Amino acid sequence: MDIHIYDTKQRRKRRFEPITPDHVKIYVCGPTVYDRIHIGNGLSAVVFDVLVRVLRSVFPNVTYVRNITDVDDKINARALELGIPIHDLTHECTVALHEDFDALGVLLPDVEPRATGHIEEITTMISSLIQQGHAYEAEGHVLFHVPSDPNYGSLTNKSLEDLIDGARVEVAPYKRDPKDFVLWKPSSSELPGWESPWGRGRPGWHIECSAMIREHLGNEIDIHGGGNDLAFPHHENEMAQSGCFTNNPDYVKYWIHNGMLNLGAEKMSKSLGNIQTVQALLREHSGETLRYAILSGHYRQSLKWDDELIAQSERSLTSLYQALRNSQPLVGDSATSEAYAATKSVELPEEVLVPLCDDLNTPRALAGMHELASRLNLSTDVEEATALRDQLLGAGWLLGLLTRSVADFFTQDANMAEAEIDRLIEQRTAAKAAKQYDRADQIRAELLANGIAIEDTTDGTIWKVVKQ
RNA sequence: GGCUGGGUGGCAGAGUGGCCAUGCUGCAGACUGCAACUCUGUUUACGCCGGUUCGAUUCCGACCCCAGCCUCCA
Repeated sequence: MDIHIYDTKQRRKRRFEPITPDHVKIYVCGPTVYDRIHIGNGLSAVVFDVLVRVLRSVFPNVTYVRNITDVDDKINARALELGIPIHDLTHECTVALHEDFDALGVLLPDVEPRATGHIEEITTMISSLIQQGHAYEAEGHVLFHVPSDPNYGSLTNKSLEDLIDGARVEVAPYKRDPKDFVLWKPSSSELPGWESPWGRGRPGWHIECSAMIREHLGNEIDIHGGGNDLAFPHHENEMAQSGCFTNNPDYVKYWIHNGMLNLGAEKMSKSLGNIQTVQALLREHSGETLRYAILSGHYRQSLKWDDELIAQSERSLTSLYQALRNSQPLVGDSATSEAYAATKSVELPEEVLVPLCDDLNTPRALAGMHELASRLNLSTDVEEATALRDQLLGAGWLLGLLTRSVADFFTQDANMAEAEIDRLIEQRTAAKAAKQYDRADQIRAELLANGIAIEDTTDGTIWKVVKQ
């Protein structure tokens, strides 16, 4: 199966051919840990999680590295504000990050490197860039000299003239060129710092990724991902550093950027303050519903995030589970998509895999899942229904959905004890048999008042929890 | 101003030179004691103006709007 992905640098969809077919290498920029992540951060994690799942289903060996930025001036400021040690803050936020990602069904990467664990690699690269004439020391800082890189701007299609000098960049007096950016900066004694040839200091933002990519994946990688707000300046600068270091500006074969999540017409961002944390959303909705909502739009498009989207996603997801549930009398209890992954009982369904391989078209993939669900609902043949059920679970595995058992999905968190529910259902069944419909309806209403909805099937009456 | 990406039916959101996206919602029908679930059907959809074409939502050109990046940001 060919995979095509949109490459930011070449601004076109390209067929994905790994540098070495037996080992795909992908690096994604994770968040800076100084607060709870918001759902926009979650979107990025989910998107690349699906990409990695798809890659793994096509290629035998994929190494996925997703970093954590744990040295940053915003972290320092936040720790000061809270009056706690910097390390405590980054540690707490990292634990919280893992909780939130896990709730969204995001699998752990193979390696999750931290900036603070790679200071030596960082200083090594900086020294080399100085030696090669791409960087210089000035007043305790080390700066990358942008005009020294003939390829600068080629990722985001900017000419040096376009970057209006001094317009919005900090013009420090020690900069040779206003576009020059920091590789290393001095730390006062109360700030985190490491000894270096240029004195005690800390790395600039961009160099950590260059160093961690090299350390964990080597000088060349297949895919580098992140939010499209990172394309400039972060990835452009990183490309300048790594490209100049190895003298290979194409050290990343494919650049992939996800679109932003919008609240109303505006991007959700910490600086605008219009954020919804994953933690807060999880109080009202399942992580799986949030994940469905994220996947309901194409990853490169901006996604309008609102209550209606979540509500629609919840209903759509329920209809998929409903198909599994409806098939149970015929094919037995359904496993979860994770159980499918363990057995791989059937081939992954084309109506889902094909759109995913076409630049991660998750809306079409979801349409494919609904198509399978619809056919499953119509099927009366055990063999066919079993295959459809397994295909649906396989699709769920690819998208990170259908992770709960049918029983968990429909009957968890009931307000009534199951024995009590069963007792009432028995009474209703008896009432129905005696044609005492007023009594039957009365019992049904009583259950519904407690958030329990009833469905009569040819195999008897079943129930599910509904939101009240 | 420069560089990206958009404007699709009640809502969300794919996609294509002529044929059903899909989901949710509404309406009608089947099933049901009635419901629920499921199934079936269903509402002049493609920003505006030109052009190419037998035919354009899809290609080309102009225009109008929207968002993102150019400063930290997924």
